[in-house]
Amino acid sequence: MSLKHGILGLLNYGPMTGYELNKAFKDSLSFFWQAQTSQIYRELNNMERLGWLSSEQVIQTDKPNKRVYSLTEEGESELKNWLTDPEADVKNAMSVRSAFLMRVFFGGEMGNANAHKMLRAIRDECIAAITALGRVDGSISDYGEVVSDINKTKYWKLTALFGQSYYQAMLGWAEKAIAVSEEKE
Amino acid sequence: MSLKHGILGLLNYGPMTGYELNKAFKDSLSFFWQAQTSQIYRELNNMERLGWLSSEQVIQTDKPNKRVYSLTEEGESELKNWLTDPEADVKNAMSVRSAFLMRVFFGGEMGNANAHKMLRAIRDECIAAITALGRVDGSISDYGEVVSDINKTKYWKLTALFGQSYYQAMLGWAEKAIAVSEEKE
DNA sequence: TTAATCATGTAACACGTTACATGATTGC
DNA sequence: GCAATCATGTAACGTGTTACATGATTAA
Repeated sequence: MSLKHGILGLLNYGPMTGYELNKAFKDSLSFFWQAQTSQIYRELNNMERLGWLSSEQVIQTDKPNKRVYSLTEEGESELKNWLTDPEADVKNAMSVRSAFLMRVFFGGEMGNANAHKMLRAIRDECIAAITALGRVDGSISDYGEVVSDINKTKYWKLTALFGQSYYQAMLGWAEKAIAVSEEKE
Repeated sequence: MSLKHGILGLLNYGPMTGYELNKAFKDSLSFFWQAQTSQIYRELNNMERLGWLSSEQVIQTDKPNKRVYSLTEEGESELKNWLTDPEADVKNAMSVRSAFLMRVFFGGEMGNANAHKMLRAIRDECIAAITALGRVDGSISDYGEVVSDINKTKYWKLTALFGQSYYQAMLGWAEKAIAVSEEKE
């Protein structure tokens, strides 16, 4: 259910079109939740049907027409409920789903040279990801000036910090894994 | 595509029924890939249609009948190809999708007391997960005696080690996040 | 001036989740 | 002997992914 609530959260900052939401999603939430353009449009329809959103068509002559969405009161209270739900299943929300660990698991079937190659690719990606995330903090601060709410950027930065810890841990693991995969068989 | 390949990987150890595969999945792969019973049965059908598997019905009188699946040659080579594919998109396979970070991101909207409560729940789950994973190594060794292939258990253990690093990093992050959420506003 | 890409979406299909079904078997 | 659960699945629906459509605008 996170896609719906991600959209609610973004629209809570102000009305937007599907196109703008898509960009906002990519700029902010996509580090920990990837959504396709098509998914966003579909969810907007569903959510309007649920009464969480209202929309209005804007005719444009220079560009294709567009449809601007805003939260209804139901939408706002749905967002608040989701955020503060004491029954929220934290454990389940934390679970890992990782395609690359599936390959690691069967590493014994691919020959050590291949396993080794894969692990080095993982290590390299970790390094790239850490570098990329190093720049996020600054760009959140920039955005924060617009939003001008320190309480928001505080939590935004925590998600970026999570990313750094995550890839740092993965990097450490990858180095160890490379060493293990090199042990005489 | 990891579900199909997880099934291929398990069937590579020997023929099994859907039911047995389901258990094997839960015992080994479910830490990093959760699959529902119904998904496994559906995929078995699909994979048989693809020619990756063959199956044979076994009539039982004491229990419901069952259908035993085995890899075909196409299935085996599909598995090998997937494992050794040099084009495999490591970066994409590493990406995070985390419902709880979505909630953290919008933490500013839920009031600090709620945010704080959520972060403590996360910390507690990390501790529980680390404790649980502490036991995995031993159970892999047990299983390893059956499989009696040190090269396999080596990679199995690496995935468990990943889990430990992951939850350890998340624990560290959660402690920091709790501190941040307590800062005077 | 034509190829790329931006801006705005839609459609079809693959995959994941939840709920249900039915006959043993085991524990109290 | 009755309730729980094991053993074997099926059906319906919700979410994610891939591919396509169409008219500006920009870069070579």
